[in-house]
This record gives sequence, structure tokens and C-alpha cells, in this order.
Amino acid sequence: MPSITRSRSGGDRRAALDARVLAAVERLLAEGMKYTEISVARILEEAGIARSTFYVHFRDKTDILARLAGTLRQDLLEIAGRWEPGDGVEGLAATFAESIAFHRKHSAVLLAITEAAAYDSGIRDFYSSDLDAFEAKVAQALLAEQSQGRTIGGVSVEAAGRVIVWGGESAIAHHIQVDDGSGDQAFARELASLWWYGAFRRPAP
Amino acid sequence: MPSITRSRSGGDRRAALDARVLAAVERLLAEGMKYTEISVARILEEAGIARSTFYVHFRDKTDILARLAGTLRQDLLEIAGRWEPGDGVEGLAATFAESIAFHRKHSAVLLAITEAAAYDSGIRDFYSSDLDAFEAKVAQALLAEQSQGRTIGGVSVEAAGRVIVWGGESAIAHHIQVDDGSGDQAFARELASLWWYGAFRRPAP
DNA sequence: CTGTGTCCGTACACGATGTTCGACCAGTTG
DNA sequence: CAACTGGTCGAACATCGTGTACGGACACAG
Repeated sequence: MPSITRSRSGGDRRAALDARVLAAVERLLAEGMKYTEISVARILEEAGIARSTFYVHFRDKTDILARLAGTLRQDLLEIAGRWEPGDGVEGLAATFAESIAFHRKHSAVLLAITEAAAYDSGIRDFYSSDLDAFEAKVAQALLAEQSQGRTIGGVSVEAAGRVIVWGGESAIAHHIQVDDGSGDQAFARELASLWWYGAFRRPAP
Repeated sequence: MPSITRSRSGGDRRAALDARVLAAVERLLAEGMKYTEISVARILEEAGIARSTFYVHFRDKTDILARLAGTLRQDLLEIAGRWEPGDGVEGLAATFAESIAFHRKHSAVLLAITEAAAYDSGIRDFYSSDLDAFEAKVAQALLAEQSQGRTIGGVSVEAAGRVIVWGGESAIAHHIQVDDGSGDQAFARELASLWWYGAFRRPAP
């Protein structure tokens, strides 16, 4: 009677093919193609596999993006989450610089995610949930600062958190697209100053 | 000899049918359908016209969006452009409140524009050009304030303009999607305070 | 009546997504 | 070795969406 247990090489082969597809798409994305204009046929050609094989490994086209995203977004928010109000505006600027660098390194995939999130609810879900969680965290940090008397009471923590997170994310994403990198430091400092003096250390009116 | 001149009723009929299509799409959008999932067939059904007729009036599907957008975006930026630094933070808050109200009124179409801009370069063009122009205008206002000594020299006007315009636009668009309107006033005030104290009247470090 | 412009309906070409199926190959097990 | 299993391939297929082509109907103006 032949084996019932899974062959050991099976998992490896499977993972290897997954990686080949993922790498192929990343390559196409890096070449400047938009996620929407990359057809499955083109992916198959690039990865050198058959159509039927692809659909064994991936539920559909957006599944590629979901896996490509992987922990990308969480990593990004983890960078931003390391900052604490005690680190001040310089620490915030450093955090943004790191965040921008990360964006630049993975700009192709991150851009594809925001592109697809605009019309695909599946992608939108895990895109929004990350940012929502971060928005709540920022609001909480502001609240804590307020209770310590370091941030003035006039700041609406929910509204401020929303602008800081969603506005900041979009601003960075756009900056990456239009700036060649020479303006990154200034942009990081400016972002830090806007949030710091605009909210955390907003002067009394 | 029959007429060479255009029949007077022609233009009217043409415009009327255009309007019928535009209204149909706006209706579908308002029902919560995303622009991408609205098929031409569905539009024809809703407008009650034939496929061939549609393509006489509209070059393609994105042409609908372009015309639907019309001067919408310019109107929006005109609202924002009315504010001047001399109007202070209260004036800025009022301007944002107006801007948010406008967003809310036309949220369906505006959302469709941002959705399509993510993958359609044609839409993206007129979407970006408006915002770019506004970004430049904000930067110039900041520069003028700096030369008058009312804004500190440490502000990088280009970076600040970028965050204010692109971040602000995205923050508003997202706010509209998740807030039922009860938070609009607080959001407008917060946006105004962030930009005012974060840039225009940023305290010296 | 005749030309012109508008609209209708149908059919079509084309491209993209996702499914199905039979055949093949490689490795594992008895 | 022989049988079985999992992974892969290739090709065909169903389905849907976009945009085009064309012939016919109708209204209206000269």
C-alpha cells in the first residue's frame, strides 16, 4: 500500500512555485505596470507556469496581492508605532524618515495595494483595518498626553488621529510617487513638525 | 435642397440624452455601486437607451466620469482657495466645513473619481493637475507669510504644501466615508488647527 | 418627396477571468 | 518492480465586459 503521509518535498515544491509567481508579479510591478493592467496571462508567461497550475495555488488574482502584501503593511505600522510622545519631534522625524524609506523600498507593491483597495473590497478590508487600528492608537496617545497636561484640551483626539494617520499615509504615498528621494528628509521633518506642533504640542490659542 | 445648417432641436436632443445617461450613472453611484462594478449594460438599462447610441455620445466609459466630474473638483478647490492667511484659523475652519459639506453632497461622484484615478491615467491626469496647482498655491501662501515674518523660517513650504493638500484631501475623503456627519464640525476645526498651528503659526522650537 | 441627424437592435470581435479535464512526470511506499 | 499520489501541463471552454459595425426606423426641414 502506497504512502498516505504527505511527501516531504511536496510542501517545498509548493512554496517554491508560490514564490516564483510572487517574484514574477513583483518584477512586473517594479517595471512600472499597474496592477490592473497586469493580466493573468502575462503573469503566467513571466513565471513560466500553466494557467491551471496558477489557479491551484491562488484563489484568484487579488490573492496574489494579498500574499504579496503579507506583513508589509503591518511592518510599516510597526515602524510608526515604535514612536512615543516622549521621543519628541526629533524622534518623530526619524520615525517618518524610516517609514518613508520603507515605502520607497516597497513602493511598487504598496502602490498596487492602494490601487486595488479603491475598488476591491477584499483588499480594502485588510488595508483599512490596519490603518483603523493605528488611528485608534494615535488617538489614545493624544488622550494620554492630554491627561498629563502636555497636550492642550482643545485637540479633538479622534479627528486629529484620523487626519494624522489617513492624511499622513496618503501624503507619504503621493510623495513617493513624485519625489526622487532628494526631498525625503525635508518631507519627514515637515510631517513630524506638522503633527507635533499641530496636535501634540499645539500652542494655546 | 434640404438644409445644411444643423437643426435647432438637434443640440437639445443630444444634450438631453447626455443628461439622461449622466443622471442614470449618478443614481447608480448613489445607490452604493462602485464605478468599476457598474457595467455599460447596466447604465443602458438604467438610462433606457441603446448601446450604439451610448457610444455615439460618449467615447468610452471613463468619458462619463470625466463629464460627471465636470467642474466639481475645480469648484471644490475654489472653495478652499477663497481662504487667505489673513482669515486666521477660524476662517480656515469655516472653509474646511464648507469643503466637507461639498464633499458630502457629491460624495458618490468624488469617490468614483478617486477610485478610477487609482488605475486610469486619463482620470488621474485631471485629478492630479488640480491638486498640484493647489499644492503650489499653498506653498506660495506659506512663502509669503514667511517673508512677512508671520510664519517661521523653519517650515519647508514645498513639503508642507504637499502634506496639507494631498493629506488633507485624502483625510476628508476618508472621513466622509466613515462618519455620518455628526463629526464634521470637529473634523473641520481639527484640520484647520493642524495646518494653522502646525505650519502657518508653528511655534519656534 | 428627399436628405439629414438621431436612435434602436442585433450581431460581432476581442480580451480577460476562472474552470474543467485528461495526460504526464516524479517521487514515495510496499 | 509496481502501484499510487501529488503536482504540473496544455488546451479547451464558459462567461462576462468593452467597444465597433451596420441596417433599419423615425422625425423633421426644405
